[in-house]
Amino acid sequence: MSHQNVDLAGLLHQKGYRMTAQRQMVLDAVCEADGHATPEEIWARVQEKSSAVNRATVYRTLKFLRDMDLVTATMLEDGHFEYEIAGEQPHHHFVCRACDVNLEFSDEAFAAFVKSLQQRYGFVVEMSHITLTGLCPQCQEQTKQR
Amino acid sequence: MSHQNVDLAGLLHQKGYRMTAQRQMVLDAVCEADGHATPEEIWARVQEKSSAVNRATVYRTLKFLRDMDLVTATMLEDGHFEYEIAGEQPHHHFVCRACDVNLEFSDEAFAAFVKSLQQRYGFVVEMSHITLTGLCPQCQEQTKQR
DNA sequence: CTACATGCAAAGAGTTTGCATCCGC
DNA sequence: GCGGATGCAAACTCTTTGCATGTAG
Repeated sequence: MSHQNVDLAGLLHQKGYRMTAQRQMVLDAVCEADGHATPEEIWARVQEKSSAVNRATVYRTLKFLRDMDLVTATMLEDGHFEYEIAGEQPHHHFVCRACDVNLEFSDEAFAAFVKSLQQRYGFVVEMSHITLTGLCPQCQEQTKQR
Repeated sequence: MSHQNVDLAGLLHQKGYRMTAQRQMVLDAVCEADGHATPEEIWARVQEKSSAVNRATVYRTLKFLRDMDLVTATMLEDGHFEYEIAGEQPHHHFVCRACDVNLEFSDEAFAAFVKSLQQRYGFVVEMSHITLTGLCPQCQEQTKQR
């Protein structure tokens, strides 16, 4: 969302990289995913536009865009990556283990947690994005009923 | 540590499973790892005792022991598993991105975080063990010096 | 025209699975 | 002896890499 503003070409040129159609398509695909997307989902989305784009290019480009701070990568509990557009309000995700619903929550609670750790132990947590798992409200209800 | 107390054979029998040398060796290996260990490390440790034990058996046994609540599995940021003995004081881990030092921190701060999320969003986080990354105090110092 | 970027295919790590054999109970 | 557990090898997924070719600047 709202990456239209990003002058990708100019930004890359500044840093000495080149603008290519693939990079634009991958960035667009991450945006359209609206939330998070796995490399595979992004690849599928890119293929709709240009079926010649290679998987490896998508992986390489995602890492590249991450280095450019245009997207962020998250390692899920199941060991898979998810990417999303960077620069939004800091927030985190919660995945329900029962229904797989994906909820967002603001950074406030996590920031407080990080701060308490810093005060108590001295280490600075540098994770801008975390994903927690558990039971969502709906599935908690269903569990009770059984 | 302190798994010697665990009556593995009896526990398995109660649940209708069998006691085998492999299961004992894997459990021992996780204990000896004293902290965390990857499946590969555990496999190597088991092999020292009995070189005939298969990788697949180690993987299967680790999952099995996790289902028995004897060990816990954690997905690291780099996408690899780590196992450790369950039943200790709940705690979490912090890995320094610079020096890879592995620090523990108590569950108190995390529990407070989880509680605040539950109150605010309704979902119940069920992760008994998390791993955070960032900079440890020492590496923070070194970064300043540069 | 000169690097950087891509496509292709192949490798690679980590993990899982099918199936015959083995062995705990 | 029965059925769960193991060994073996092969498959599987996700991701990375080497190299020739293509293309942006």
